Amino acid sequence: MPELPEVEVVRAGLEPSVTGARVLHVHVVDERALTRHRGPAEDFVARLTGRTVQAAVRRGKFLWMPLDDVGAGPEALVAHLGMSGQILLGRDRPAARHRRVVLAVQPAGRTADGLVEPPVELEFVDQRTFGSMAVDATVPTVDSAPAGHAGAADQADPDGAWRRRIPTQVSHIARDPLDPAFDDARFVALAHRRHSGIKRVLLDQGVVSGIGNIYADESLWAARLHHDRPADALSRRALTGLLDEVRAVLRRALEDGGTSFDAQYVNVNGQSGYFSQRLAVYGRQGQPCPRCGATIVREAFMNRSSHRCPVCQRRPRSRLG
DNA sequence: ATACACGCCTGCTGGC
DNA sequence: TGCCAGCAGGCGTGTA
Repeated sequence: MPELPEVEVVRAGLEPSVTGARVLHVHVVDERALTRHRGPAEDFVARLTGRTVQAAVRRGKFLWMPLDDVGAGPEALVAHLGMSGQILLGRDRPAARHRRVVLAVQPAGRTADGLVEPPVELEFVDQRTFGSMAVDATVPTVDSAPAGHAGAADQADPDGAWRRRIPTQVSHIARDPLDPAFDDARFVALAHRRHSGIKRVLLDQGVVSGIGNIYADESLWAARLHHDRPADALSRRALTGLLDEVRAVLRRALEDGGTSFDAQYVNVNGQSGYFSQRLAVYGRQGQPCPRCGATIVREAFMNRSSHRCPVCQRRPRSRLG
């Protein structure tokens, strides 16, 4: 479930079950799911088993769970869903077809009767294995702000030691546009340094994170910008206006539980979101633009595709190579 | 520094 | 019916 809204749905679903939970057992079904982990599968299992998860944090499309410090330095369990990853929670559920890693965790909470909750299985499922997990060291954030979105912990535990630390392999990822510490001026400055199409800039996770092909196309349509408009020629006002549209699109998608075209993109309970019904251009080639009625087109772009309204989003005069 | 191609995988769809 | 090309929501690396 790739883009920000879908990853946030997963993060929010994990939060209640994993916060304070202890990892009882780790089973690596397919080692290809550990390509982000620096070390063999046994090392991953050894580092994770017995640890306590402190929170579920997200920046852009990266998800991580800070672990209690057992003396080897602060670490976190990092997960990236890639193109087809899912994280499912459950008890005694039949094994999913493409399960790659399974964690048995002991939740910290009690049932309504005050009883200890039974262990929960956390399954990392990934058809195409572009996603992966890792146990990674964390480092302080460069701007000293909280590293990412942590849900209820943002209020409940704002000063936790884990709060301002980020996994090493996520440290090059820019903040996402829904992050209170996102720096609009920095975004404008970086965009003005790029003589490339604005869509490339939106997709560059080092400039702004969380946006993938769907939400890039939707945001550009909302802002009436063609994807090849050179970023360095866009006014500051156009760029901040685009950021506003990006935020609006991401927030609406979050309200709808994310975008699902099929069973690949689901929350921790295996359920789909509904934002696909509200898409204006993505996947709607041949259908009318919701704003002007012109026919939506699909074009090749960066080994994938772009969708746009040919009237609302006119091609710039000089195309970029 | 930036821009681009490519590899990493599985599964589905559409055309022949 | 079978086969094959093309396509799918992402990231990291290597090369110019």
